[in-house]
Amino acid sequence: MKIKKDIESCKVCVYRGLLFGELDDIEYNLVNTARKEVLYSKGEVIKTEGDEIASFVYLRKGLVKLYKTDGLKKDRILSINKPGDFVSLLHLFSNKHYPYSFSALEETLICEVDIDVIKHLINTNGKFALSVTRRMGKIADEIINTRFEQSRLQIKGRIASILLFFSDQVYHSKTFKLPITRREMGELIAMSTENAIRTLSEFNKDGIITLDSKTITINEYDQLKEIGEKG
Amino acid sequence: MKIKKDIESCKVCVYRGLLFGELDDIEYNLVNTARKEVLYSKGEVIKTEGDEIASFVYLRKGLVKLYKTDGLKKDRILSINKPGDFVSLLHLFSNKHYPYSFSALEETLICEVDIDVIKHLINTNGKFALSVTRRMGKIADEIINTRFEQSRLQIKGRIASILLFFSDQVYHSKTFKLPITRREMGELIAMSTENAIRTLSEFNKDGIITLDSKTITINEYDQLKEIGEKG
DNA sequence: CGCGGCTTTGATGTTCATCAAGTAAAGTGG
DNA sequence: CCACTTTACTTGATGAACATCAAAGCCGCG
Repeated sequence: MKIKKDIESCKVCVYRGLLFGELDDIEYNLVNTARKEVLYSKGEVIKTEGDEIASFVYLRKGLVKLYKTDGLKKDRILSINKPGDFVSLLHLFSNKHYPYSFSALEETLICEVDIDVIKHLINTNGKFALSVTRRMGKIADEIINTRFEQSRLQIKGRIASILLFFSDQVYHSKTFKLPITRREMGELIAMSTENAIRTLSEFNKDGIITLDSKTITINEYDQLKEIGEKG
Repeated sequence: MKIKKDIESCKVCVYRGLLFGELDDIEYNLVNTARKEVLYSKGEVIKTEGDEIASFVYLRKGLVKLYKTDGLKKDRILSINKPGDFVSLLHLFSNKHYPYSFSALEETLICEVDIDVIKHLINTNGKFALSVTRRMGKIADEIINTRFEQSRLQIKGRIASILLFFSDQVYHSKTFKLPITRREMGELIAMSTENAIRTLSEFNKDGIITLDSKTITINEYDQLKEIGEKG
């Protein structure tokens, strides 16, 4: 973990429009002075379940997993967040403590803004407040939908939808390096590691994907999509 | 469905503090004039998936189920809402159309407030805006947590946690009349009707509960609680 | 009073977890 | 840099959990 010094203004941030589009110059300044950028290397834990929620956390580069630890070694992954995702927004106003942990799957850069600044802006800028509620709804909708859909699918469908998630939404390529282990794959879909492996092998054998340890190539995109929707 | 005429002011509503605590008299008036109360009888569909979200819907009396229909006859229930729940709040600002249907499980009274009034209040009353974000976070947290917990449990644990939900959070009694069919029970926990029945029968045989068609009595509360947490 | 939906139980097969055992890869301390 | 240890990956075998199919009783309602 390393706090960056030479940070750029939110005004030139590519993700600015997602949430901060309604702020004027003075308000941008407020955010910028209350803001820090922090760099985490692969594997580092960013927040631990139970930590106080003191800031708005926002993912600039990299990839993080949100997870809960279940006593011993049985983690379960709630979701995977990519650049542009507002990691803590959904719980920022309702929870005093993080209901999950999150850690970096790759080298990850986050922005942190003090929670009081966000609350002040909601209190004083109605348009900003509205865009916060809009964004919260979208985040909730996405998590709930994903979980709901997964509960309907069998293992092949679940694995397929994860591969499509990485291909479509994270790497925008049919070939990518899987950023999670096979075990984490199981934790993400609530299935055993062994069966996650078996399913990947099967897709490989059937020619739907090509496996080279961590590198995955999707050969039959349409077929994988159908498995992810109906299987 | 029947629109009530003699409606009382939000100011004397028992649920007022949950969301509208920050409004002044003029603002209350605004809500009251934009508000209607609608009564639905058991079984009536209140909103259908795809309907426009034009109002803030809020449950005063009764019980509703939120569900998605899956082509033929395979519904899946997302959650069950009880008095005091803000049915549409989570999606009010982000979705133009309902991503699910909801219908009355008992005779149900809802309040509907035009969406533009709510947006106007968020825009002009910062404290109200903050309480909306707080409430949205709580709603999301509850849904996500419930789904996440359920995904970890086997059928016995899932059935147990539903029975505890009705006993603790809806009827506040160890004896209650189950408001859903066995089939809906299956739809709620993503299991087959037959296995939902079998599990209830098993609890009955073991003396944990007493079954009399729709009427359920919880005899061994602590044991059921343990099954709901660890099973 | 008969039809359709709800409920129930049993039998059968599928899907998946678990156990076991071994190989490969990656980190760790001397 | 190598021996050592741990973690990740893989495959097969077995059994548990659950879905599905089938058949029949029940109950409310037109």
